[in-house]
Amino acid sequence: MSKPIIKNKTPLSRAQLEVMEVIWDLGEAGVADVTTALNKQRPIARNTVRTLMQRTEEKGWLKHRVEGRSFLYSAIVPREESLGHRVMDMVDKACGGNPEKLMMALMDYRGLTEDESTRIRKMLDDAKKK
Amino acid sequence: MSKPIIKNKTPLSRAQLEVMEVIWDLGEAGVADVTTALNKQRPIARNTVRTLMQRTEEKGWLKHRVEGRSFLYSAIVPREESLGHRVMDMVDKACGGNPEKLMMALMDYRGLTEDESTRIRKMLDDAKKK
DNA sequence: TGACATAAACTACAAATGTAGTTTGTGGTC
DNA sequence: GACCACAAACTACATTTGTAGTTTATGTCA
Repeated sequence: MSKPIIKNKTPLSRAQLEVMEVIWDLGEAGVADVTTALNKQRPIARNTVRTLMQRTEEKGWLKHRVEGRSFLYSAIVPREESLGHRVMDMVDKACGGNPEKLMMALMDYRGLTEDESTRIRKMLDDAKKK
Repeated sequence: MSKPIIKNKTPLSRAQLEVMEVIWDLGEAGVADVTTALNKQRPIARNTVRTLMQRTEEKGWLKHRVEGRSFLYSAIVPREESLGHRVMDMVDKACGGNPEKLMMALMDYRGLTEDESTRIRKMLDDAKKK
């Protein structure tokens, strides 16, 4: 338990979150890297990505340092924290505070393999034990 | 398993999703009902809600029927389906396809009570059994 | 029957978002 | 030294979103 409980960062738009996902994957990345990564999913111009990253930085989710003549961006907010908040939010808003409903949605819509199911059970056991 | 696999509905904005949550809670509701419900969370004008509901309907998430001189809105997309898609999406985009990470985020950030944990484990067991 | 209340319809508008072109600086290349 | 490529900076703009006022129609109550 006990999490870095907070952050009232302005929420990200969809495109901005896409950018964050790439940065979280790459660790530290320049505009070109992010553009390349995003282009594997959909066509998007370098300048567009530039703007997105700038705005995401203004919202306090990214920071950058200067490396030679380019910027290298990295995440300020860790992925786990963002994920944690979003999951909590879904439990609150869409599951009436009941986490079983979230699990149910996961099992129903995506399904779990034997392995995944086993590992999750183990996680629950371990947590309980402790 | 086997879900109504579908729907390429245009995605909802935050405010529009708020509206959907209320409708999902209430079942069928008029503008006034939704306004009242939303006002328990934040101040928002009736006309604003009206507009939101109209746009949400245009996107294909709501339908309405005329009852006397008012509209009664109801959801076209079931809550579970929307939830399912959103959960899958998070697993894909933010968890690299690994559902354990989602569970981990849930346990870490929100935490589970003994009971919740027990019930979830049971759900997993039952699913495996079948 | 006239004043009200109420609901939908129409209109408005600033801010945010998605998208990208143009300009400028600057370090290599011929 | 002229030119090119690339990165950042600046600018642009249509669309969507959040928010709500104004107008119109209509049932209701005194």
